[in-house]
Amino acid sequence: MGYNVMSVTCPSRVVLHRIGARWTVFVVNALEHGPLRFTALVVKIQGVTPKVLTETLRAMEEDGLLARVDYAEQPPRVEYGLTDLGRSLLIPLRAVREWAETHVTEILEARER
Amino acid sequence: MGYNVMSVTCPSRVVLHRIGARWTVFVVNALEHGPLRFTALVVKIQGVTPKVLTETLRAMEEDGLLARVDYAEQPPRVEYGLTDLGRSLLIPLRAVREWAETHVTEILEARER
DNA sequence: GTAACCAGCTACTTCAACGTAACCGGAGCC
DNA sequence: GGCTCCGGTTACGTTGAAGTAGCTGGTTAC
Repeated sequence: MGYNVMSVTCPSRVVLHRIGARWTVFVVNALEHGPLRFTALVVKIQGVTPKVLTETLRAMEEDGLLARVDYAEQPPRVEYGLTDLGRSLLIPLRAVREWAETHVTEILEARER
Repeated sequence: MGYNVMSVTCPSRVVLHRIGARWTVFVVNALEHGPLRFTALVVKIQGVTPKVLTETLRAMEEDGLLARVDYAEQPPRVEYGLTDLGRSLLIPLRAVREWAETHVTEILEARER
């Protein structure tokens, strides 16, 4: 450990920022049960555009969360899968997703008032 | 349950968006051990400006994560504390924070390449 | 021949989040 | 009178993430 998130200089903030990025959570969850192709991801993660998905995937690849495998075939086949690091992220993110799904009604109720 | 985060119409997305907001995670973690005053929060959460903190607190209050108690004294005393709902969010967020603190070096190493 | 599929890329635009700086009113302190 | 503390507010400017639209090039299916 040795890091304190409350400090401005803490590198964990950068990491949290990446995790907080709009689509990272969805990509990780979508790849939970194994690698998927680009188009499959676009279909599965409703609402994401190809451009933004590409950006998200590139960023996650750069952070070592994702492995991109290009089979160099015709027609193109590219698969995206989680690395060990990415898979380890599944655990905390699953907790967050479950919390969101469980408490969403309470929050929507609170907003009504 | 009954919700699927991958659906565009899923309200959990709104919730995830709020959680993903830059400072929500920090506020929740900062209030882990009990209520704090506005100035104390500004000091504890390094890098946050009064304006943005106000916005974050208002939003969290609206979502029922936070309770704002104004003691109507002079000089003003206002305390912010987590509600039961906010406290329940601590559990998944703590997991995320711990993941970030544990794996930050791996990510920074991956970025070097 | 033409139409769709795959995995994107590029240029352009939009918009909300975030940050900066200054200010407020009442109280107390010196 | 002037300064600080408290809990903000307001106006303004910036930025970067996200969205829109159209294109590519090779391949297979109709």
